[in-house]
Amino acid sequence: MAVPTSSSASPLFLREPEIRRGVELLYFGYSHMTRAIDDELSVQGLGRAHHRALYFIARQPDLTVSELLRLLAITKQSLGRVLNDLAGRALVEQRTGTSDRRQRLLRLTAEGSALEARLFESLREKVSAAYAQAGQGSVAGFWQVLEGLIPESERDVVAGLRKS
Amino acid sequence: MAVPTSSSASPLFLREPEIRRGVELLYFGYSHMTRAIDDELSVQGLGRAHHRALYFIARQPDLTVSELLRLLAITKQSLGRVLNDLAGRALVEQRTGTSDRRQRLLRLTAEGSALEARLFESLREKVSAAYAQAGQGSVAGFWQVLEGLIPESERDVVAGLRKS
DNA sequence: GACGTTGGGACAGCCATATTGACGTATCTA
DNA sequence: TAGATACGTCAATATGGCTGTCCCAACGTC
Repeated sequence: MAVPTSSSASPLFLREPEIRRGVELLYFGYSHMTRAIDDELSVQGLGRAHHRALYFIARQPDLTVSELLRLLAITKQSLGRVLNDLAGRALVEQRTGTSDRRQRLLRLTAEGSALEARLFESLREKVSAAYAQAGQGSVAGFWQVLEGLIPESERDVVAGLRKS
Repeated sequence: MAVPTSSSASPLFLREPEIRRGVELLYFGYSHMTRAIDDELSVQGLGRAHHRALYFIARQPDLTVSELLRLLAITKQSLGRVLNDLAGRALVEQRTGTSDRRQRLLRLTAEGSALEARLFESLREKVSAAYAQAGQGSVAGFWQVLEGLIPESERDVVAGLRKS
C-alpha cells in the first residue's frame, strides 16, 4: 500500500485519503444523480443510454451523428440501436445536412423535448439542492476539479456545449 | 422548456446553464476517471464491477457482504458472481464472522491488495492531477457539492469509509 | 469522370452486468 | 422453539456495451 506520493513532501490535498475521498464522492454523487431519473425512464420504457442521447440532442440541436458519437464515446452500433428506439417513438427526428448531405442532423420532436425537460427537472432538483447546500463558493471549485479530470484533447468538445 | 426556478429571483448558480454544466461535468469527469483503469482491468480479465468490490474491500477490510451490498446498491445475485470471480482468482478471501457466524468477512489477499494498489495508482494520478490543476481551494468545494448529491439517509454509510 | 475518403447504417454474434422471484441453510434472538 | 436475518444459489431476462464485416451515398480531389 506504500504509495510514493503519500510522502510528507506532497501537499496535504494530494495524499491518499484526500484522493480516496474524491474517488468515492464522485462515485456516489454520480450514482445518485443518475438514479434520480431511473424511475421516470423505466415508466417510458427507456434506459440511461436513451437519456444520454436525448440530453445531448436537447443541448445542441442539429447535432450530427458523429458529434454525438464523440460525446458519448460508444460505437456506431450501440448508438444506432438507441437512436432507432428514439426515432421509433417519435422523440427524435433526423434531417439531411444542408452543407454536407451525408450528415444527419438530430433534433428532438416536441414530444422528445417535453420528455427531456421532465427528466431534466429531476436532475435540476438534485443538483440545485446540492449547489444550494454547498454554497455558491463551492460550485466554482466543483467545476474546476471536474474539468481537470477531462483530458485536454476533449475539453473543447465539452466546452462546445456551452456555446449554445 | 420553461423551468420555474430559472426565474430571475433564483441565485445565479441555480439557473439552468449552471445546472447543465454540473450535470455534464459530472458525467464527463466520472467517465474519464473510470476509463482510466479499464485497460489494466481488461488485462486481468476483470470488469468495472470487480473493481468496485475490490475497492471497497480494500477500503474497509472485514467488510460484510451486506455492508458491501449497501455500498454498491446492487442485488445479491449480481454481487455473488463478482465475489465468486474474485475468490476464484484468489484476490479476495472470506472468513466467518466472529461475533455473528452467519456473516462473511471480506478482505483482500496479498495478491488482491497488490492489484487494488496498482489500480488505485491510476486513479490517484488522474485525481491528483485534477486537484493540483484546480488548486487546493477548489477541492473543498468539489467535496461539498458531491456530498450534497448523496441523500442524507446514506451519508453516514459513505462517511463510515473515512473512519478506517 | 474516376477514385479514395467520409458519414451513416446495418448484418450477426458475443459479453458484462444488472434485474426478478423463489428457495435453502445456518445462525441469531426473543 | 419460532421467527428473523445473513448468505448462497437456481433459472430466466434485459440492457447496453463490444467486434467484425459489409454497404451506400455523398464529398473532394486529381
